[in-house]
Amino acid sequence: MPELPEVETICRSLNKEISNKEIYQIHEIRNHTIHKEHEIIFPFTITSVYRRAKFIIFETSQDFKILIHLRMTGKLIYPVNEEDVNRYTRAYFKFTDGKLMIFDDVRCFGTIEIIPNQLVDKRLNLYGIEPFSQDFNKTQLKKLSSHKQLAIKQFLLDQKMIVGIGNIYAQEILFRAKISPLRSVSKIKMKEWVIIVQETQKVLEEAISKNGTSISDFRRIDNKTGEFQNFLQVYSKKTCPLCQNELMVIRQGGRSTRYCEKCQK
DNA sequence: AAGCTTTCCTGAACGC
DNA sequence: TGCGTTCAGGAAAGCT
Repeated sequence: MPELPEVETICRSLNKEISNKEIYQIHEIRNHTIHKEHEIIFPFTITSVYRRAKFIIFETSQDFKILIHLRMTGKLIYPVNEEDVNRYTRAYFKFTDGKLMIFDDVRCFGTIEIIPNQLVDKRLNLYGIEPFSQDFNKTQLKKLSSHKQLAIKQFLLDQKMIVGIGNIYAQEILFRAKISPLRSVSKIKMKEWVIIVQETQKVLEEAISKNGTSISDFRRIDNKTGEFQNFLQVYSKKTCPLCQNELMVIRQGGRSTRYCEKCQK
């Protein structure tokens, strides 16, 4: 499931590969994949590719941007041939140089949004703090969480608060910070927020350097897996890497959480 | 209004 | 063996 490091990995590769390339066709294979809020005049050029929250954003030579969200099983693969179009391909992009990029998505949760430039900020303002921004600090986090009645794990997953963290990294961050996922977020101390900030940035940075985590579906644009799954400490593990105790498995907000009762307080 | 639950979807894994 | 059930989960909508 693509979270910040996986989306960042894709954006960096795509920015290198398709910046300044011209698209002459976008084809939607499955209805409801593309949400079009602006007309496109073909061809147009992709001027850059960047990330905000878990969105892959194509900046274009025209007055719109393309926002792609992979949700859980979405993939963008480039370059491919016509025969790579498969039963899970929901849309594809054709470049004037003959190259093809496919958007595959087994579970059909992913979306492609064509949004006029003037509405992009409004669309993205729904989302919270970027973990690598100045605003991601103990003071802001304390302020956002002080009157909230929910567990720290669920706070970390809330994209309106902090962006980019999903179920894998939320568990890894709390394990590294030695904080129980069940702790009420309003009771996290300043000292602990400092650790959460540090561990969040560290784990996301490490994961980006390993090209993301491929647990099941995530693939880089060349269809290769990332490597950070080899460095996970609690996600989908049975025992604690520190004390060898059996990890607890609980459900929070419909999501599974693993943690060590002994090491995380 | 905040914080729950449900919904979308389909393949894999599980249980009888 | 095979069929039915459960699970996985990001984010938005619906509900209390």
